[in-house]
Amino acid sequence: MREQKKQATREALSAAALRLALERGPDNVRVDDIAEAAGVSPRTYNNYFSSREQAIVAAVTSEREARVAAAVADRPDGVGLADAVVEAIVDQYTAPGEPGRDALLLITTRPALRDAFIETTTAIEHPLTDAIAERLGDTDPHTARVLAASVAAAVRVALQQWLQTTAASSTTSGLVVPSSSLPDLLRTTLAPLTPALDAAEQRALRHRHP
Amino acid sequence: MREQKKQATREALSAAALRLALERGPDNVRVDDIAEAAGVSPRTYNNYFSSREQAIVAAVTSEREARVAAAVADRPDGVGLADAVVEAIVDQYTAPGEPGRDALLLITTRPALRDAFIETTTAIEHPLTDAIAERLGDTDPHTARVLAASVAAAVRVALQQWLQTTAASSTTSGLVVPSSSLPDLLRTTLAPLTPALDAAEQRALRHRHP
DNA sequence: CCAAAAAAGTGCGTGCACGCAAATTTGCGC
DNA sequence: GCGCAAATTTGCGTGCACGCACTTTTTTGG
Repeated sequence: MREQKKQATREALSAAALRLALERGPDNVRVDDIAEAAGVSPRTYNNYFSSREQAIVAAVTSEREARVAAAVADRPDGVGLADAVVEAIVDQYTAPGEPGRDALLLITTRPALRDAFIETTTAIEHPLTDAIAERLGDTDPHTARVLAASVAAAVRVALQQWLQTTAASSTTSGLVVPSSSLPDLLRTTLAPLTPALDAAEQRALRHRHP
Repeated sequence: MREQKKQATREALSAAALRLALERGPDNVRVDDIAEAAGVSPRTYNNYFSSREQAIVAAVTSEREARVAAAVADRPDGVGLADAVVEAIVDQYTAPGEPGRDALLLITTRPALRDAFIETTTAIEHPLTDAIAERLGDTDPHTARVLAASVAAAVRVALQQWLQTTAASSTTSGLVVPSSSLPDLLRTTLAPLTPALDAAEQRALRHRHP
């Protein structure tokens, strides 16, 4: 039960943070306000989030890590590792409910929120490591970790590119490259990693059938 | 001259930070002390570093980013991209002067410093992106960026592993895996990325000689 | 059902990061 | 040299993150 309650207050906090940020603008939200809106002490808020930005962004990105890992695990063994990973990620970043258009606008606008949003990509690393390790079997444990970290880095690059171009195109009169869709961008940035994923997979197969 | 002076005070600050941290222990060093020791206002210190940990670690890792990029650029075109990158990195993380044994001990001991040290890997991303882009020619600009980010991530994994095992083996009576040497660890974590680097290089070559 | 232990929440104090605007230094053309 | 514009430094004020010790709640074992 303790886990349930913890997740509940966590959600309450991030929900309150996002709501207040949208209502008043992120600069007019004090930590005390968030805590009060969530019905906990300010100090408790700090036990869950170490920055306002983190709390706000969490309302949008919550659980994505787990969903990505699960999505990778769910792909049938028939499809290659590279495809499994790429499609799982594209799916999760195209998922419905992703938006709250106004929330995304807020995030893309404020640099601090942009940064916090981008940093959430590192959260997929651990779950993704497990998912990849599962598929590769128990070969060298470093491999899965490096691959997962690389995938997360590629996703981060895609988000940076996406946020940068969209931010630019919304402010300037715009001879910027038309901001491609996020799914396309993700496929593009993940593409250079497929040789590495394929190679690791082949290694694992050879290891299993010597 | 402007740049010179800025680098000078930057170095003075990080040097003072490291010296004081070694003398008194990192927890007994106030920001005001560092600023005073460097002969600037506390506020100025904050213009250069956004945390004490950053300042301390910078005394050890300074300029490494540039050195890695230069080292990659310097490898003759004969050697493959993957080898160039791996060897350049191994060199820079084995460079003499790296240590200050006591400084490294301090860093490995305190978690906050460990984290700051690990985060310095992201700094090599931009220079390395340029170096790799140089070698790949002006194909898709995202590729170099993703590869550089992946390499940085792999280096980060190596450092994490290295710091973890060394920390463990120095505190416990130790049935931990004997902490491998950092160069070995780096080669191991970078290995899974060589297929990606090779593939990008081949693509670039084919693109140049259609 | 009840202690006792474990875990989560809380209050307080300390240092700090950072925005802002005034003061100081630096670079440069004349 | 001279003064002006840009960049840098500085002081100040505000909010905040986080360690610590303590209280309240939940879990556990007898």
